Amino acid sequence: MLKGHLDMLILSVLARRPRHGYAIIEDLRATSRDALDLPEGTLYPALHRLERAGLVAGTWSEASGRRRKSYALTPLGMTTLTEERRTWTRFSAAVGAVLEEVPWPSIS
Amino acid sequence: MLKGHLDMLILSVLARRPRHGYAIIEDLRATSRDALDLPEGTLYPALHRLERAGLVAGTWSEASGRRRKSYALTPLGMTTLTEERRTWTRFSAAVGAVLEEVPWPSIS
DNA sequence: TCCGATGCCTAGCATTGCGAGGTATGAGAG
DNA sequence: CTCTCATACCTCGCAATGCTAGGCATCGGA
Repeated sequence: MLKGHLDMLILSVLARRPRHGYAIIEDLRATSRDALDLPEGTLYPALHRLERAGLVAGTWSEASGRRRKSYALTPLGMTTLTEERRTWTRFSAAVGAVLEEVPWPSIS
Repeated sequence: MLKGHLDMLILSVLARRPRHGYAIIEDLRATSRDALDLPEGTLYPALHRLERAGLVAGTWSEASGRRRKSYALTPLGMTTLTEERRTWTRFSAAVGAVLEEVPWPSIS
């Protein structure tokens, strides 16, 4: 489970450059070295959500007989990403602080 | 939202020493320096879930007129915690890797 | 010709966190 | 004495979320 951090990850990928859905999956898999592998049933609804919310803008195109919908970050998407990044940093630091208190054998 | 990492956090607190519900909230708030502040409506159902799953064991006690239910980690809870910790480490590293690729102004 | 990769989609489920409400006791303020 | 706050537990029901499982279509290579 990606548990609510999904949006941030998608926005992060799109912040680098616009991409279509399928490519987002591959990009995420690559930059995370296979740790993050989104099912399509997860990604596409999420993209639609983000589009409805105005965080990304999708445009259809046709490349070699295949229809693609490319998504780009909107200004609102950018500010949202920045904010979510801040939240993530705080959150992961807090979790880290809690975990550090845990005694052996949890250090692994 | 704690998004699925809730169990790990609760188990982490209990790994240090058994605690009753209310104390878990305070403990978490303290070790995270106020970053993590669980609502009771979040914690108690979670504890019941964990108890049903056999990850923690609850025992009632009476201290100065107040009934308390103290929870302790079971062996299964300990192994689960270790596993979830590993998952968290991998996950947060992966997210970190993705975020690092994001261009300005997300470096903040 | 047929399969796998590309590329998109939806319906419906199960889980989860949380807000809102409820109960009861003890301590301290006024 | 009363009232409020902190302690300490609980449940109901909502809203969101991620995912499984299905579906459709095209292209390239075996």
